[in-house]
Amino acid sequence: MLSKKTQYAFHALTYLAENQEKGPILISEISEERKISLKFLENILLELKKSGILGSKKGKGGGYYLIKAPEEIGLAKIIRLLDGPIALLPCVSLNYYERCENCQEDICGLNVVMSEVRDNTLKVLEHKSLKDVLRKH
Amino acid sequence: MLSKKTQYAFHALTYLAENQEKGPILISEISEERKISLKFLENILLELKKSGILGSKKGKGGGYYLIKAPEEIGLAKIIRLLDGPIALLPCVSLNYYERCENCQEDICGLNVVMSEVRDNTLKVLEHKSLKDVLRKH
DNA sequence: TTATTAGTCTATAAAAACGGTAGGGAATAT
DNA sequence: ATATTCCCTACCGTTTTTATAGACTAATAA
Repeated sequence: MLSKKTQYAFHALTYLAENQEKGPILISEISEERKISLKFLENILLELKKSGILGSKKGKGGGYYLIKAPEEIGLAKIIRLLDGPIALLPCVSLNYYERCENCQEDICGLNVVMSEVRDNTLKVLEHKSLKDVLRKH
Repeated sequence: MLSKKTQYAFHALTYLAENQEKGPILISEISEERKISLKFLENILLELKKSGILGSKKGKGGGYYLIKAPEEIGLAKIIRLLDGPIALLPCVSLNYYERCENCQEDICGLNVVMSEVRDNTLKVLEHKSLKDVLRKH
């Protein structure tokens, strides 16, 4: 399951996308609108900024804003950023690969199946963007 | 990612499947062969027994054994048993559904995408069995 | 019937992850 | 200068994960 952190990130990002025309948005506004603890949200937005998904502006009239268009922000990237690997096993992770102890990959059948699961998952997550996840009005 | 518990369960189950003809297998044998802490493995096997996947026999000549044929033991069931939900969000889980707080499902775009991810994952996990995961010799 | 073998059960505990909080610092607009 | 707003570091409490310990019960063989 996705952590609260990632779920909150999606909430915040969709809010920013839906209000892009308003310019920089206050953390506190997102916090209130989407019912997320202010200080926790601060950390999340900062993390998203550091990895180049968001921009920010300090002082009056400041806030956070999307740097790229919603359709250019892939869901897989956001999940990996906040939650780590998408794969179900370290030995089939594309971005966080680790060798399994006590298990030879060349004869391990789990490896094959879990690679297939990973591919099926990524087929969705890598081709869907923030735009696909906005509120339907 | 799958927990160690679930990973160990797969190790143990495949070992049992690969040595089915030997009759009941000792916990200690599985523990040694697959390098799993004995006492931890005990708990896992007991859990698998309680949910009807394994049988056991006490005393000399005892041990654990598969109750059903490997091809009848689905991977999704094992994962759900030890790890809980397969879905990425509670609100799209088939077996562990929970309503999302602060989020109306009918207008939530995440809901739609994550349902799709779930379906793609289950397409693999529900149609593959223990047999598909045995060591390739 | 007794010793041995093996699974069963309950409790405990260390370590890591999760979810959140506190409080000052730094930049910016006015 | 000062109010505003994000930036940064550290910390904290709870839950989950990953085990470990030890006593107990059941089956079997001799």
